[in-house]
Amino acid sequence: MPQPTLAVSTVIFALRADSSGKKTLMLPLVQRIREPQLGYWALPGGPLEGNEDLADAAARNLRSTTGLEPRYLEQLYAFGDPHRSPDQRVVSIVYWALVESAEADKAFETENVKWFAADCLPDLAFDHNLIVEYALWRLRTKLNYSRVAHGFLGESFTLTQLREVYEVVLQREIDPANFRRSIETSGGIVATGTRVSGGSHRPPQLYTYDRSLNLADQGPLTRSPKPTSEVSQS
Amino acid sequence: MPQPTLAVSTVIFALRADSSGKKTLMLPLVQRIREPQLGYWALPGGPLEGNEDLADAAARNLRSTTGLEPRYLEQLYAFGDPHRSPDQRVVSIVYWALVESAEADKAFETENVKWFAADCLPDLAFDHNLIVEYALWRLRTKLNYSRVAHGFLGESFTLTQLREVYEVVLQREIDPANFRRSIETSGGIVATGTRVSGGSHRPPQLYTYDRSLNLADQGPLTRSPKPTSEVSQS
DNA sequence: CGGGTTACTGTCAGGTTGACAATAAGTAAA
DNA sequence: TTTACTTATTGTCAACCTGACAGTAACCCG
Repeated sequence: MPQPTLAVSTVIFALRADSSGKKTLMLPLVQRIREPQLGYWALPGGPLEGNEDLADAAARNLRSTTGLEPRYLEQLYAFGDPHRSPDQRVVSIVYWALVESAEADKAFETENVKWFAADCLPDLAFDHNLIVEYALWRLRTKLNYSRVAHGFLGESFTLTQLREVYEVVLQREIDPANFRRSIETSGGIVATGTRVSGGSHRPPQLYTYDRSLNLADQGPLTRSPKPTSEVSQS
Repeated sequence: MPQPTLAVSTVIFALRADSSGKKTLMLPLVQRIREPQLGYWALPGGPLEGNEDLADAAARNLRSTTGLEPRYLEQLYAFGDPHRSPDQRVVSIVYWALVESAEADKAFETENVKWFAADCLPDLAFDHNLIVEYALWRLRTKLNYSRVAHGFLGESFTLTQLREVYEVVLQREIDPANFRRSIETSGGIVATGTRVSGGSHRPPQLYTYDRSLNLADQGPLTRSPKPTSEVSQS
């Protein structure tokens, strides 16, 4: 019995405007150009290269499919059901990533790479529907006890922008007053002092993350962020 | 560049009496009998066999090292740092398991398999100290929002026994009255109606788990338990 | 039948959360 | 210049949750 093939795939989330212009949680998929499952949409992924760390492999194929840098990257799960791929035994180590909304609009979109609304996917290749479902669950769960939401935003942001992330991802409205209070008391956020002018209303304050804290609590696996971006890894 | 080797290892937790007779969180380790890292203690593990699921591989080497059935089994993490094993690239998919305390005392202990107190380990092979540290963190975290504690217990148990699990794992005392209240309100536990007599004091009630609920919330990955035991898997 | 020990119930203060009212600070229109 | 409108931000209040701890119940043993 040969060793199973090892692959690394990534569920990449971003908030983008969908066809109707509404901000939506979306993810890029690639169309398979060979058997098995030719023609089906699938998560971007590929084999582990050379001497590369698992998280680096995930970041690499994130960059190559979207042209973007991940602002957050975390291992999701290793999928190894013997029958998940028809011919060959494949074990996939899957990561999930968040990319900045503002950047995400600049992402590639080609014949074979398209963005889909996360809660409205077609039938995907292999067990990829299950994988996305799990990634979605993890994202939504983690939003409530960590600071991952910032993975969707740039360096500085207003509390309304931050709240919008929560509202779009969790698909429910959140009271602005209570949201402000809970974010302020849970800490990790710092007012910059500058305000955004231009809107025809009271100008909001800009906030930044407290960089001394990590983006999300991953227990003892947490390392200091990589120089290129705020990527947490194994 | 060859494909990395794929291995499955398991962190196995049980509550057992340590040398001084106190109930302690312990785990079995195996001594390496070949290079690399000959002589070092390591997590039980091995290659993926045949057409076996990842969780089955974990359960299998749990049985073969301890002779026990896991009452809880969950994937922990895939460790793939290129330099975690000196000569060869090895990616380890690590599971963590809980075995029943009463049973755990019957577990094998041989020249090459010994139980160690979880918070007092020697220098282990490879990155296994880090792995155990992470598993410990996960166990302690999960105790607070799920029902994993039952993985240490048999079919029925008293609230004092359940509380003892929390106290030993979290290493702090818990108020019996408040513990009872929080367990009762969070649900998932059912009084059997029978009581334990024999102690020279008021006899406590026996409780069972509500089998209609799953042992721990693993999101959309949760499947119905396997016939052999209450094992949750991918 | 009274003392000791554990099981179990009750109470209370402090903190947290959701609903929502009230005020502040801008732009744009009158 | 003033008023209307819109969003930002602060304040209040009741319901709920939690930890600390007092009090009662039920058994064994002498």
